Amino acid sequence: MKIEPELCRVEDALGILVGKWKPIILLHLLKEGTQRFSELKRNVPGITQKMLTKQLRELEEEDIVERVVYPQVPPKVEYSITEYGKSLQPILEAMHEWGKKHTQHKQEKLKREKETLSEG
Amino acid sequence: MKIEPELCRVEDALGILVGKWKPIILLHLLKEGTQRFSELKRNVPGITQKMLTKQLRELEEEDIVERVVYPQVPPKVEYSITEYGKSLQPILEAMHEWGKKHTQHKQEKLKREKETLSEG
DNA sequence: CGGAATCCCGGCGGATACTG
DNA sequence: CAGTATCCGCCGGGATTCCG
Repeated sequence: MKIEPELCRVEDALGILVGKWKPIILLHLLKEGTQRFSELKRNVPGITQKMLTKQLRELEEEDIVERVVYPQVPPKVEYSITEYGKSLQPILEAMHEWGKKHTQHKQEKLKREKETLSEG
Repeated sequence: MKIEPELCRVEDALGILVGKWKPIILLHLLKEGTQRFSELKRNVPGITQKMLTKQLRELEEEDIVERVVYPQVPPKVEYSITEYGKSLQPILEAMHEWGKKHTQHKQEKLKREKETLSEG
């Protein structure tokens, strides 16, 4: 372990990803590139306008996403991942891979516990 | 981007790390190996007994840390990272590295904003 | 269309006191 | 020593309404 706990910057990265909808928003922007507000809303099932706005604003504040407003009626606003934001991709992929294994791990654990229960 | 947003497991990994004290606890256990409850409490400045217990219990539930109770008076309880838990280490290191860069990025941004302010 | 404003609730996390 | 138990404030996030 090379990380000195006193100099730990894990939280700084964690803070960027924390937020109920942030990972899925980032994934969509990474996969499909630039998207309009309404497109994102459609692609992220269950999210409200308020939360979509809020999460995007927080990501924008950290320079992870870029927001472009077209001054027209009706309004048009496009969001995209910045070059800087793309540096998060390896972390997202690593977490996704670990998450897949962990989901499997938990299922196997559950199965073992059920068997132990029926034995006892 | 290889992750299909619909099959995203990023949250599963994220959930393990989320918790005000979890990363720092994990870092200490990874760096110093097995530690007693009181040692951890000493090593994690500011944490209360309640929170240390809670965070450790949550990590234990996910098989990330192991808890060993020695039946004696006064009590002795040791915590350590499981082999399975060690698979989180690369992610922690990646987040730490990204976090360091991001801290720097934000400082430079702040500096630019200050300069722009004094110019205008 | 893309928000902002308001109201509301559950749960995280802090402080403190008690216990085997 | 290593925990529980209790009380409480704060804030993330949901539902709804209004606006340019």
